[in-house]
Amino acid sequence: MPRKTYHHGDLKNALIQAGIHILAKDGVAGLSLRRVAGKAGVSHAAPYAHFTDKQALIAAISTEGYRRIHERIEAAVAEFEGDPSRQLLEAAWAYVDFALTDPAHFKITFSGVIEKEKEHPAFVEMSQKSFGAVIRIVEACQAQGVLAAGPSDLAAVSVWSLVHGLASLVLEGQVSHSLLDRMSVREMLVFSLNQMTKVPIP
Amino acid sequence: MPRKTYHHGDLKNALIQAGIHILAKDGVAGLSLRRVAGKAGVSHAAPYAHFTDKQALIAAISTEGYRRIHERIEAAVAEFEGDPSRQLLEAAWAYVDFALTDPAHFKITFSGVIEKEKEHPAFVEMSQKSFGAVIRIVEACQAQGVLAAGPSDLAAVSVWSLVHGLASLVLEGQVSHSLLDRMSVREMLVFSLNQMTKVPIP
DNA sequence: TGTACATCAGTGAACGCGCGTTCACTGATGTAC
DNA sequence: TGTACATCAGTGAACGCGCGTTCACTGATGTAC
Repeated sequence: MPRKTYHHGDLKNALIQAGIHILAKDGVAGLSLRRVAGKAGVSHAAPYAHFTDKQALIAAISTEGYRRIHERIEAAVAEFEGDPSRQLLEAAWAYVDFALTDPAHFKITFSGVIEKEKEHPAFVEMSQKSFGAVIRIVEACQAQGVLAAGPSDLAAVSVWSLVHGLASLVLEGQVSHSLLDRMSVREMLVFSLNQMTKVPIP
Repeated sequence: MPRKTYHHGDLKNALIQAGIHILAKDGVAGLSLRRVAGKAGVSHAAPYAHFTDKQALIAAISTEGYRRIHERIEAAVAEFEGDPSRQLLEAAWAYVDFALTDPAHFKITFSGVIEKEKEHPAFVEMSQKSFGAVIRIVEACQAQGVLAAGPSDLAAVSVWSLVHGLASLVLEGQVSHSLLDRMSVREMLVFSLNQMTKVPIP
């Protein structure tokens, strides 16, 4: 990817996108600063003008992952305003679908950032936003009796665990073929959510 | 770790254990064949007498991880024979506790084996055994009305997702401090399982 | 029991590789006057 | 509008490192007779 101008113009974002593409193609093991720079059409030292080190780039890629997840969840909430159980289902599906579509990006989002709190506040902020969205969905479900009453942040962790676990197990190849042959991941998600809800959801 | 004899005697297992220790100390990134060999008190080429390549050692470490999980689950089942909901809780806790005690070993168990089916049948066998144990617990719970009726392998995936997800989120630092300050992970697990069960469990 | 010999499980040197990071540099851009 | 200059965002050579893997080798062990 050669450039025309000496200056790139938007290298920081280009590096993040390049990193995401490399993750999609070769997984976490394939992600090196040098390859990312090459993919962005820039010399291997150029990234240091925008990221202090490799960890900082990984943190940016993780933050972007969380941003996309958050975006998808909010889209689901907006689309099914007034229908909490549908919001729950579609937000959950958005999450699982992201994981299955871009497995390495999903994985690095949840395991790539080591020193969360101090070092990478943008990542923490994005993760809190997402969790906040889950809490609001859960509260709406509780208000309608779709989910049992109880502390909403705790219930949100339960729901999130269920959804995150299903996504993880499927993408790690842990769900048996006999099950995958019988039904889609979305159907498994619907079944699983129904194990938790007091009222059947579609 | 020097030896007295020229031959090690049980190097294959020693390498697996050494790998597990390195994982515990320095995580997945710290796991190299050379360090594992060094830790086992052997030259860096010695592992090749027992493993065809690094992947094979990782597969063995993963298989051992699954073996430990299975062992713990079966122990919980045996200890609370005749009390399905307690079996469910304690097996789930055994799982989460293993994840929190040995995070890197847990992680590599679920993401380290790439070519599962063909290449590493021992791993697949161990994972199927564990899933079988979960299915039996779920069936016992269904028989007593603790869990809703339904295909037991599907319900097992739901339960497993919930437990696996909770373990993953906690060890990746995704559960908020405000929640972790208020209660233990075991209490979160109990709460979460109770979201799924028809009858409260302890 | 003793000996010859095949097999096995280690050793240590060597290979090539890609990596993260640093550094002196240079081309491009923006700003003050 | 033109020019001097500071700042910025890249370049490319160089560094040292640890890695996975191969290979000719050797010390130890087991077995047949």
